[in-house]
This record gives sequence, structure tokens and C-alpha cells, in this order.
Amino acid sequence: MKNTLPRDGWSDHLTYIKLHPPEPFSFTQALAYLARSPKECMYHIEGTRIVKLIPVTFHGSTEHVLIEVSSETDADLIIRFMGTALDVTLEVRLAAAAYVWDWFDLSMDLAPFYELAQQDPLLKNVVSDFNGLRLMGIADLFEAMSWGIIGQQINLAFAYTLKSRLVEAFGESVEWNGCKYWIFPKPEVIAELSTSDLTQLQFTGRKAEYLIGIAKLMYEHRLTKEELLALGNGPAMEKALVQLRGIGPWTANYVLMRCLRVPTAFPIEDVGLHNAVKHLLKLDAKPTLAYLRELSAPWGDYKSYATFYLWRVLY
DNA sequence: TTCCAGGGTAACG
DNA sequence: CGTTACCATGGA
Repeated sequence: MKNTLPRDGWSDHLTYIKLHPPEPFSFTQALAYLARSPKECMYHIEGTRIVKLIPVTFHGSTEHVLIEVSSETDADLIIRFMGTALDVTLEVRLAAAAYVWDWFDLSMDLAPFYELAQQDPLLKNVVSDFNGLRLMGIADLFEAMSWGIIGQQINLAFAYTLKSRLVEAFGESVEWNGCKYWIFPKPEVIAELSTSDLTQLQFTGRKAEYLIGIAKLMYEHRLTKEELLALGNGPAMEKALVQLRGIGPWTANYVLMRCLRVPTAFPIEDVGLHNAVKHLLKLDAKPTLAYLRELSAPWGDYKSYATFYLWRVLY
């Protein structure tokens, strides 16, 4: 992945590396979002520390590194390196820093979003309540697409159950201090499965086909994050994604938001968004798509951030 | 028990 | 073309 870590964004302390995010940033808000489900299997939260196994690529090869992310002032981030036999060189520390920088979306300038939110009846209170929240990413394209597919038309609790079954059946893990830390299954593993391997885990037959199909495309390098990003604009990326079997407008925009970092991405069909709007405006029924288009028009190029903040109202 | 859940596809008129 | 049945199971 391209290294977007700015020179003044970090300071190295040999045993740990500290990030200096641009304002506004709140670690507490990030932690609250990440802790939204106790069934999340891609990291552990212990008090106010996040422990996660991440892939780090250097010298052309990928290693898995267990990191702990915490904060001293709530406006900074501290990355420590845990239980690894790997020599944590500066190169590895910087690669981990770049990963976390992208994970927490620290390259995004939030000032214009906060400014427009002040004039918006739906967003005004929300940006105040969740001040400093950033759109937490899913860097791995296959993980982002899989999580989108899994979440189609089922409640989030069950979606987390299905994800953990998939990860624990086909992912790689490292054990540390009695806890298992997971890397999401690789496309090359899922591509070789038959649908019955997944329906056994209570995936629907259809979702099993979608996942295996996407895995095959990625394994054959006919679908890559780099090529999607190279399309350059949100609509072109969405068009490419929607052509894939199992990827409709909602899933495409979800992936644009969480993985490809397209600020205009907007999953307008999202039930969570509908319920948040219904709740905030005290509507009797869920808003229509036409009404949502009207409400979201002022959000301009910040529709993905508006959506992410509105999700926080209910989840 | 019923109804809805962070939708999408394929088969209809 | 727009609309509808179906998927499949967990939670509330």
C-alpha cells in the first residue's frame, strides 16, 4: 500500500512509535466505535487499549505484527509492538504507523465537514456529540467486501457471528497472553472452497456463492484495490463494483466508504441510516429515498462522513 | 409469535 | 423497463 504517513505525523521512540493526528481527533470516539460489538473478532479491546494483528509488507514480503494502540492525551496515538519474534526495526515501526494512520483516516481534513455540519439540522448535534470521530477503515479489500456481503439483510449481531465463524475457520492467527488474534482469510483460501463449506457455517447458499466468486476474482488478480483506486473517482469505482455478482449499490458504497476512502460514497439504502434519520427527526416511518436525497444534498462531498456519524446515533 | 435485519438476484409482467 | 418472491436465521 502507498505510504501516506506525513513527516510531521509521527515521532519514533524505539520501543514504540507515536502518531500526531491532525485536529480534530479523539481516541475515545474511535474506541467507542470499535467497541460497538463484543462479538468483533478482528481485534481485542482491553480497557482503553486496542490489540490487533496487522499485515506489514516490507522487502516484498508480508509479515504479521501484533500491535497495541493506545493514547495518552486522547489527541495522540501510541503504537507498541507485542509478543512478536520479528525484529521490530524502524522500517516495521513505520509500516505499522502507516497502517494505523490509514485505519483511523488521519489524512482526512475534517474542517469543511464540521463547517457544513453546523448549518445542518441532522448533523449539528451529531458532530458535537462525536467530536473527533474518524471513519474507521477496513484496509483489506477482500475483508471489506466480505463484511459487506455478510451484512446484507441480516441483523448486525448475526453478521458478527457469521464473520467470526469464517475467520476462525479459514483465517490465520497468533496467540498471545491466552488470546487469539486473527488475520482475515485470504482470497486464495476462500476461492478453493465449495458453497457447502460456508452453508455449514450458516451462510445462505447465495452469500456463499458471492464470497467464493469475489475470492476467485481477487485470487486471479482480476479485482484489486490498486486497480479500483486507479479509476480515480467514486462513480467509476462504484460502477466497477456493482458489475460484480453479489455487489449491489449498498455494498459498493459500503466498500467505497470503509476501504477505498471515497468521501462521496453514500449507502443511501442503508437501514441503519434510515433508522438514525427516523430517530433524529422523530418520523413515524423510515424516510423515503427521495427524502433522503433531499436531506443529504447539503452534505456535498462529505456524505460518507455524514453517514458514519449518523450510524453512531443508533449503534 | 411475529417482524425486521447495515440487500441482491432472478424471475416475472 | 419496474415489481416481486426468495433467501435463511437470529434477535427483540
